[in-house]
Amino acid sequence: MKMNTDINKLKNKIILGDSLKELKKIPSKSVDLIFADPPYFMQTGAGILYRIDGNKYKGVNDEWDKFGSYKEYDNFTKKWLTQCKRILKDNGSIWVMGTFHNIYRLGYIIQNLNFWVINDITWEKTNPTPNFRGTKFVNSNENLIWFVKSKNSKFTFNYKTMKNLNDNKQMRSVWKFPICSGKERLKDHDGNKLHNTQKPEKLLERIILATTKRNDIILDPFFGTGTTGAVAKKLHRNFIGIENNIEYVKYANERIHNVKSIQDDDYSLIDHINSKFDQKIIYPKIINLIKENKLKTKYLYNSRKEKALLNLEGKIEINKNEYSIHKATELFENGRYLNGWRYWYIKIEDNYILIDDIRKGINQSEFK
Amino acid sequence: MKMNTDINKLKNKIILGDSLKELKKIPSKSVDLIFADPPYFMQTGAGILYRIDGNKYKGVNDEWDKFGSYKEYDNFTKKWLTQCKRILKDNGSIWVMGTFHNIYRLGYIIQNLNFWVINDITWEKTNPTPNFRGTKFVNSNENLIWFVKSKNSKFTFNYKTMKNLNDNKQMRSVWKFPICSGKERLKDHDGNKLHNTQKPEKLLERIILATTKRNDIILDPFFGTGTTGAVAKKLHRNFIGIENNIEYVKYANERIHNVKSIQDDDYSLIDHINSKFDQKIIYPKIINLIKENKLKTKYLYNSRKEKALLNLEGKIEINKNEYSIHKATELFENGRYLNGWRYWYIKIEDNYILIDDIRKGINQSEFK
DNA sequence: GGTCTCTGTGAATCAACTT
DNA sequence: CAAGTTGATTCACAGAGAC
Repeated sequence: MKMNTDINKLKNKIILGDSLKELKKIPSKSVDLIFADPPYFMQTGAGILYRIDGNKYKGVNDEWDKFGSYKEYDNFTKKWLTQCKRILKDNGSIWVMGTFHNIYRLGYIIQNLNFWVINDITWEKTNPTPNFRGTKFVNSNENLIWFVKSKNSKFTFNYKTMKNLNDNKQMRSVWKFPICSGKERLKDHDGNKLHNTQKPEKLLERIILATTKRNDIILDPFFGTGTTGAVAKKLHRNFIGIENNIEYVKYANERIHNVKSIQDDDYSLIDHINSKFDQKIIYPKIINLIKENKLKTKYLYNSRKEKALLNLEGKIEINKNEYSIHKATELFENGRYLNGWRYWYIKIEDNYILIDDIRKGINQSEFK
Repeated sequence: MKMNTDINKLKNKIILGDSLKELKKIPSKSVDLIFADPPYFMQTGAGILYRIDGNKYKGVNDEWDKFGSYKEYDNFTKKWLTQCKRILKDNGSIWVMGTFHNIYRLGYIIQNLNFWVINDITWEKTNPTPNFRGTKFVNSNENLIWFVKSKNSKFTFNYKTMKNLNDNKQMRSVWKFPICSGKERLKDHDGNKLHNTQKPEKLLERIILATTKRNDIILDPFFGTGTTGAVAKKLHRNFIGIENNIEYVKYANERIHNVKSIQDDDYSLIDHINSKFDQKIIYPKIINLIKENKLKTKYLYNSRKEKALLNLEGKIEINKNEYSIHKATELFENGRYLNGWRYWYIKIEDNYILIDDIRKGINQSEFK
């Protein structure tokens, strides 16, 4: 088996072939994100693995045991996840998705392979298929697992981007939106749906925006009709897809070809917000205002109007020692560590103004 | 070890002792439902997590949640689940719950023990603990698995009860409601929370209403402060609890002692609705009386004489949204779901008449 | 008594960098 | 590598207290 030594040659290509076989050819520590929507195990009684869309998955035909073909599915899962661990960069992330049929197999094996789980996400479908016979609760969710290579991984999480996309509140682990339908849903030449389980682009958008940076490489070993590739291109990321079904590959290539990457302006609004206002810039700015004698004070005050000497390095001086504005709270509050931004005030003409408010004012007036 | 041969002697008692040891004493095929909220094996870091105001966050750091390894946790899980399989009646149901820390272990083992999964449920918390440091998505869900002894089990599912509780639409697999807090949350003598992970009664209510019949026996091997017992008593079911912590047992006994079972009238409305009479017939009849101008009102009133607009579909309109008479009580009673029939009044010439009484009148005069 | 403000808190695998 | 330093970070409720 020939190893591709240059990951760049695979960028933005769909590899036609068996997932496991092709994974083995990809260089180690070469991709930033892996998204995997693997075939799931349907107990057909015949011991055959099926994709969730009912197509046969070829390449596994082994023993049976007391666990039935769960064991077969587990072995398959271990193999491709082991390859993924090799291929992923040390600080990269992996996402897998599934339903109760397979998600426990996935999660169990992920944990046994010493991956480190960051979040479990519930995708709540707004328009699930009803339960026609009224025998159980409507299956209205699918589950995702976001995990990394080790506990010490420094993975990407675009916290502010997510917060911004959620009405300026922290994004949560339950995501609610519709299944893929309408124009987004690919049709074959007869007008029938091309793929039974095409994922909504919105799902991939959120995953990619949350856990990758611009120009990152995203691998999808079960590429299907190429939702991952389409969204990656749209958001200025690179993709690598592996797919065994030649018809899917054909449609996926055409689909991705037609995708337009978003404009830089739009892009900055959803993505760059993380780095736009670097708080570290703000504090020296306050100090400069003091230096330039625009804020006529040398002291910070707490709510009891106790004062502390502020030096031109932005430090609080107490008994000839320097402290950060945060650390200094410990000395004024009997060892209680508080956020200095919300503790200290500056006195301006008999008015006491929280330095956090000043910071925000600067942020608005001078950095936009 | 002595086996209790008569399950009736255990009914509505809390057994003080080790879960696994006590499970072994319970007769085979003797209970209708098992609800298990086992330790989650959280593996929190050694550090202290501070809130932004400098206070420490007090999470779960209990001895009962500590295990040496996944292997140890898995062995523990296999043992108690194996006992549960023996104890459960052939057509009984089991519910377990957890988070990503343990739910994959549970699901994997459940499937390996040849249980049959019916649904995976996501409990979406409306008010989860935020992520204090902005490091990942807010963990706002817990996961439940509902499963039975075999594929051929004829388990109880009160389909219409569930539908009725969900505005006459099929109940789905994502359940949204708050964590346990306020008066419901048990406090110790110092006013601190008694148990770090007390579950909301609403959660148990839904499980018990969905998957048991009146007078069924419900076993909870990790009884804690007795939420399962309290709700069982309230809904005219029997419970058996096992709990190792003597303080929890003391509080749980007192708690359950104070629970009043709901009145038969209310009970019939939430539970027997499956068969007693079809609400669809009765309710339109009231609407017709309004349409025909025999009931001269467009409003329903609660006992505080707050009014709600009733439209001709029989729905209550609030801010352009439609609600069932039951669902609307949540908005008037701070999230408390009540039986709308016994909550809303119609005003007739300065007299307020409960709509349930009107319904019964119709029922007697026109439908008998 | 009603309304507003302030405070407390919940199953958490919760940082990054320098010395 | 361990210890110390700097600095970034929260939402929905309930309940108490103020006005």
